[in-house]
Amino acid sequence: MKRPLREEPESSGARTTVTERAMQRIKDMISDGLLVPGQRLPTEREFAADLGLSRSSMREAIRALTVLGVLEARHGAGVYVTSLEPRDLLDTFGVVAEISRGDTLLHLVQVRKILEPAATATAAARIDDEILTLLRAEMTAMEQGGSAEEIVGHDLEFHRLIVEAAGNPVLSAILDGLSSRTFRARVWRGYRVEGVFERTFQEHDRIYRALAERDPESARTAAAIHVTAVEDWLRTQAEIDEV
Amino acid sequence: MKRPLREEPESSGARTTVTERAMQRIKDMISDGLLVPGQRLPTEREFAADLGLSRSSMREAIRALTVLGVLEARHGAGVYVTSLEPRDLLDTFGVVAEISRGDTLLHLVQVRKILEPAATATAAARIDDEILTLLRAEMTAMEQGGSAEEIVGHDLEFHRLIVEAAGNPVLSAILDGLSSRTFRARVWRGYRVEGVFERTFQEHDRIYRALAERDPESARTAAAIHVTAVEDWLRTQAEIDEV
DNA sequence: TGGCAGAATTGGTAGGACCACCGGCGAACC
DNA sequence: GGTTCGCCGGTGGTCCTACCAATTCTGCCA
Repeated sequence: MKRPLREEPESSGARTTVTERAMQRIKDMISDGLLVPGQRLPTEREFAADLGLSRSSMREAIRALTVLGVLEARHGAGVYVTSLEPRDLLDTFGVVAEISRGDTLLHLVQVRKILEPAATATAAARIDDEILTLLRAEMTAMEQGGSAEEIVGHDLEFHRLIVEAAGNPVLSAILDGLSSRTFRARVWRGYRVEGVFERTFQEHDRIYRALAERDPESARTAAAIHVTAVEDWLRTQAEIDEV
Repeated sequence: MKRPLREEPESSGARTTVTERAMQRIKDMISDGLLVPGQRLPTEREFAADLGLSRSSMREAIRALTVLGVLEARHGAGVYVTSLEPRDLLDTFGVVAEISRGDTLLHLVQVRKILEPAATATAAARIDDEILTLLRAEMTAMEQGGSAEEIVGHDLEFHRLIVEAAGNPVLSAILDGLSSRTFRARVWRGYRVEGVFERTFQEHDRIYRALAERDPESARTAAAIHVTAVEDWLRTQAEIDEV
């Protein structure tokens, strides 16, 4: 029973590491408004002393919150709170797609199959001519070809612009993460399957026309057809290589 | 180990820290199948020596991948690769909701408004009697009341069960993250608005009946109505307190 | 007045020391 | 003979110190 330095029973979750507690304290400071976007934190040495832990542990906490997109460390300048906007916080989403495989990849596309038609429909009601011009340019660039990487880049940008037009940053961030892996796969494998490229372009054209006509339901359908095609493509790829 | 330092100009992104490079190496090992779920990594000291960096930096990399749900460190036992399934990788999603506020909270619910009806519709086509029984139990428990925390817990579980029945782990993980914040807010604020509790129960009942009848479209509609109600509730809360 | 070199500041890396916890082996006990 | 318990090596967790590298500030000099 001789507990040397028993933690206070106040927070029952005493069974945790100091680094985790530090992360929680920092997150709480943000939730409570003590730390606001763009604000600079105390230096690592100072902050560690304030919270009563070593610089090493504090660094681990800061590193963890950095990869989560909450903090940003600038060498020689200090540690800052990010904008805390979805695009900062959700880029870890891409990590999931990066190391997923097998059925999980199909599940990722299936979620995209839900989100992308809805996003495209919303975009149809809000899109302006400027974005439409950009979309047209991406389509042209993609049609004219180039390296596989360039083509996929234009493909990616085409969809990104549309989703962005829907006006929901959370939605944009999620779909970015969901799509990245699929597109990366295309870079590596190319559009090997017969006629995939032509079909993709036709589908893009159909989406574009629906958007230009500000027709949400047509846009939804066109997007659904497109993502379903991507899903089918992914299935064939899964059969080709056992990974 | 021919090159102790001096990054190759090949990878233009040489402007990076050793910790980040270590994270990338580990992720690559997983992508390449050198590390599989459940496998144990070398000890921190050993692994650091292998990759040519200090234990401090290696620990930061491991800590970062731990919060991302990729690795799991067991004190005294070693570091292991997680199952790498969506529920492990996407619980960082909750962090986003945890520190978001203002418009971002609305954007979160709006994404949920897209996903949840789709998930509920899918569930209607796949759900079995066992799950329906569980849902019934949650509804009863919620109706009988208790602390705010308990009620919200049953509310949360009700939705979780439905989404799980849709059979897409990625979808489940995303919706878990999206919902957690809203429900936590409910715990704190209670169901203060007049009649919210009764209306919630009626909506749940409607969802339940649609599922029991295996009617996807009714289920979709019922879920949409429900989430929209949540969205409205959130708007009123946003007006009450300026946070 | 303006620009530039050096100093001070601050994050990044390294390495060592010690503590807390896990797991297995073997002695001790029933 | 079987079970229990304690010891001990291994491993992650924490702290510390020193030094490197990027940034920012300061103040001198032209």
